[in-house]
Amino acid sequence: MLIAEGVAGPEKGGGAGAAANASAAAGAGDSAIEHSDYRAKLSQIRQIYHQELEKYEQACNEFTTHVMNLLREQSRTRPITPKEIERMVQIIHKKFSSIQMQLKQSTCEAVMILRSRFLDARRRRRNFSKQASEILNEYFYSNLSNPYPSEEEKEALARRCGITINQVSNWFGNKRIRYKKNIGKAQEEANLYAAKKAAAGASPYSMSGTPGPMMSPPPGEDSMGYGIPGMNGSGYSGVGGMGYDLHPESPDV
DNA sequence: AGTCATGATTGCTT
DNA sequence: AAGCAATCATGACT
Repeated sequence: MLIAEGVAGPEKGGGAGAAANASAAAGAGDSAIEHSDYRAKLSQIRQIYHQELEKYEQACNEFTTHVMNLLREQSRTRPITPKEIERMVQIIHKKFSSIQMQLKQSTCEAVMILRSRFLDARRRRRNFSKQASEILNEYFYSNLSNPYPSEEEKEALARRCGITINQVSNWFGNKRIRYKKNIGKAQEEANLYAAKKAAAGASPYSMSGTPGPMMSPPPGEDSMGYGIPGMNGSGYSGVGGMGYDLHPESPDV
């Protein structure tokens, strides 16, 4: 277990390898920040583990020599066989190795806790920053008739929000279903963002440094009859049928 | 403590 | 493979 996590076993550059791993994961694009954080904590555990291990080893050696000295002193008054000395040393080593086992065990526990904290994403759930939600909502309500960002758009949104593409997908999945479930309540929010969009100008969600969207331009709130193949193809009957449409005037505001 | 909001996961459908 | 629906688990607010 410890070896598998890189805690025990060869030192392998004292965390440099772990850092390289973390950056490699960052390049892969999934969970860069969490992963590097996890790695950092892990290497911290490893550091402590090795420190303690060394300390125990040192103490063991010191104690052994101390006992040897005592035995030597005693050998003046009574005969002491080498066998006896060896046995003594063995006993000491046994004791210390059992202490080291305990250290290993507690380190193992620490790693387990770390894993459960970091690897179980539900546990580490954090709300997105206000800015990130703003960006996502802006996109969502600006594209209410087709709130399905392409891979490229997802990536762009992820970058802007400082989250992963997966998180963007999750967010849109949740948003779509929750919007649909409670259109009445979401209407307020929709109007709010519609107003915000109108105030901000043409495209508040388009970013500065990236190539323009290769999708069709954002349609009007309730524009129908768009021949978007992706939409017609899916189970969703688009705006008219299922209601991602935003009616201009809400019934109760 | 209770409740709601919300991000993530799971299982199923298309 | 992507998305939906249900559900879990946590955070924030009361």
